Amino acid sequence: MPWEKSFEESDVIEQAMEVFWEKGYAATSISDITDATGIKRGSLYNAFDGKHDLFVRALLKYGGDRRTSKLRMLETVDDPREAITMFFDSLVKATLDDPDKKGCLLFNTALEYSSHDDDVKKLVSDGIKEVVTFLEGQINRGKELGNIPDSVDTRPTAKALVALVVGIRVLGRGAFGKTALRQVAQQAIDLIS
Amino acid sequence: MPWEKSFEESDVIEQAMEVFWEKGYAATSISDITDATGIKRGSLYNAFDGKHDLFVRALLKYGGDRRTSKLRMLETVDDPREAITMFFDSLVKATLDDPDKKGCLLFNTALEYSSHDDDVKKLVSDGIKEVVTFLEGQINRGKELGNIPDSVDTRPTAKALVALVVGIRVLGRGAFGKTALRQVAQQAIDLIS
DNA sequence: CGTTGTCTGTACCGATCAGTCAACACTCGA
DNA sequence: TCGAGTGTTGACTGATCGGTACAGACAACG
Repeated sequence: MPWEKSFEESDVIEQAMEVFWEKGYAATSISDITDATGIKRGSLYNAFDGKHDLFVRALLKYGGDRRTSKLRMLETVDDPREAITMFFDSLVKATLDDPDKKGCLLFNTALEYSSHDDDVKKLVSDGIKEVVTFLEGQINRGKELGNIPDSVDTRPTAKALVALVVGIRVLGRGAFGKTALRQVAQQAIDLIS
Repeated sequence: MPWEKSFEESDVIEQAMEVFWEKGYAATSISDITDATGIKRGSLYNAFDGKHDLFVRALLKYGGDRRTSKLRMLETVDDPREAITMFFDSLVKATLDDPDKKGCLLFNTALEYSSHDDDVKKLVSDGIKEVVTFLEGQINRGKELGNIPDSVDTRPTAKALVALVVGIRVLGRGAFGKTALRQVAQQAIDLIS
């Protein structure tokens, strides 16, 4: 058996993800990634199919590590209204805590790139659907438990909440400060009150 | 006096704006612009300072032609609640009518580029503030006239509405269809009801 | 008609891009 | 010990990037 790789693919994907996240797909060069990872050009092309392949894998990793696991965790919260509140709180917190103001890789991609590539478009679309489904589930659960009023229309409300999520993530990159973001999050909670 | 320009600067800016709008700043090359306008490279650099200068001018033109004039028009509507409704309706309509799904240049820029350049950052920030101010004004006017309830908290609500605007524009690029966008717009109106 | 000053068109610049390739390093089974 | 097979490396490719230089086209003056 031959020589083994000197790096973990998932580590490289993680670091590549950070670069794509910060700079965007178009503005990220392979050299940026080799600089960030320390992996040489040839090794990178030996392990991956190229820039696009790396980006897709980064998106998948982002989805699994950051989004899906977070939503699964929140689904274990007893009070669904509290779960949604926690969701928005963590969103605002993540936005405020990031000194680079990178926003959310999913939405950054939705704007920069989704109109150009079908693979990526689908990943973005699925990621957003996942959030909508989570919110719909929580709203329905809340209505069953009686701490979200029946007057709340589940599907339109879930979609509006996602739109607010997008707004928070985009405006959090610079246009809105702490107070404004918290106000928006509060308005989101008001939508299910 | 010497030879005059064979093109209108504002025409070139308009066409360059379309290219930037569709492809994003980083992904747009000078060749893309010369192709789209028919202007040769040298003439373009003779008339403008370069790619960045062209982009800033395109952003300014977008702001003036599309945003500011629209908001001024809506401010002449008697019923401020109706003005906000029309604002969201036209937003959804513009999003649905665009076959290229370009979204909004302002928000596209907010995500792709605002973290890299201070001039552009300010333009984006000011553009968003303009919309917030418009919405605050209409909400206050509606409260005075009595067709928006006093229980609506002007500033947080205006900010949430802008967040929904962003959401509609971003999600309208692919993730959300006609029904979903209209539902989100309706939820926006519900926020001031 | 010639001078003057601006605009046009294109060749060209160095830098950088994504991606390739062949020489070399290394491990392991035979 | 050596060949097979994989990983690493850095030089290299052709294309394209943003931007420049300059020769020629043109119009308004004298």
